[in-house]
Amino acid sequence: MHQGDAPLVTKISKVKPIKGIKKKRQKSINGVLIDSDDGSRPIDSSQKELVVYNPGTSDAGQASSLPSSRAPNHPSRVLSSVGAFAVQCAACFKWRLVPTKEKYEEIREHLLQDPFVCERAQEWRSDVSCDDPADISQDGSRLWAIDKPNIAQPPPGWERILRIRGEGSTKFADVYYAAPSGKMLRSMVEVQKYLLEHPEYVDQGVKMSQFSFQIPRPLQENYVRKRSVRFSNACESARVRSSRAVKPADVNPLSWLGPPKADTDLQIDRPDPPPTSVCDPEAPHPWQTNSPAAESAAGCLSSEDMDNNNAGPRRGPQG
DNA sequence: GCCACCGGTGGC
DNA sequence: GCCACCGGTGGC
Repeated sequence: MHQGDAPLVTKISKVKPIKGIKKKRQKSINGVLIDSDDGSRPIDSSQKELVVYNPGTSDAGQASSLPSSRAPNHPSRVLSSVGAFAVQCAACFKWRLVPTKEKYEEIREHLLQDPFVCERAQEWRSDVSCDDPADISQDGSRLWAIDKPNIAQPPPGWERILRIRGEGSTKFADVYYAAPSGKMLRSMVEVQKYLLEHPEYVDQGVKMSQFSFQIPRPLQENYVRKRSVRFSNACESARVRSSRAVKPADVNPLSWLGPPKADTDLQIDRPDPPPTSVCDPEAPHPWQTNSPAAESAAGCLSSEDMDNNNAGPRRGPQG
């Protein structure tokens, strides 16, 4: 691919059931981090990636600022699905753990225009460089997922929450935005409605373009169940062909990230135009193409425990 | 009753 | 086939 392009990777840890937590929910947090090779090579020829980070895991550093409004009396009812955040150096392809979700989001926001290199990790780790060993490798002990680059950071006081679903679900993950009030929003439509009902946020500068419900793709093949085909036994074969997990060769640069469809009708704001100039316009697009690419991603599961993340926001989507 | 999670589906 | 959206529901 092209230097300067970079997919993100989300690494999710498997979560062990925790007493007192709803069984049903634990299931979907079973992250499992997987990956495709030893991590010494880029997922794609010149990609750096981001992995996700769990504040509870020691190797990933400290969780930082989560709105306190969100930690409240909800003792670990909600677990974070993300195990750690990491980004792959565009120069040496080594993985660097990113200490906080906020830093991760900051890097991700401009990843295409501003590719990550090890030196940047000096922001949180002195003297680190490409000469140092990777912080983490794709050793099969975790579930890895390719995140999308150039997703705007959430507005101040808001939180973007990624929840990984259990293996075999019809969908890999869900994104929610938690408003400062704790209200959970699960689509652009809901965000728009909320902003219309709370113009104060618009006054504060909150824009629709600061929201993205794009979810990462799992590196593990078949993590996501194919939509069943009714009235036909094509179902099984469809399954075998697999859900489209991201594979190494699939991780092509994202040349642009279009606005969510729902945004088109929104009045409040329009996303900025995609940064098309950054990448080779002819480059395939991992998140949006169906390029058949390599089928080789290995899928090792692990059962790495993790702590609760910040107890997520409490309310969500109204049904 | 609440709400986190899951599945279905329509539009593309 | 993918994905945004949202309704249903089971565990609490």
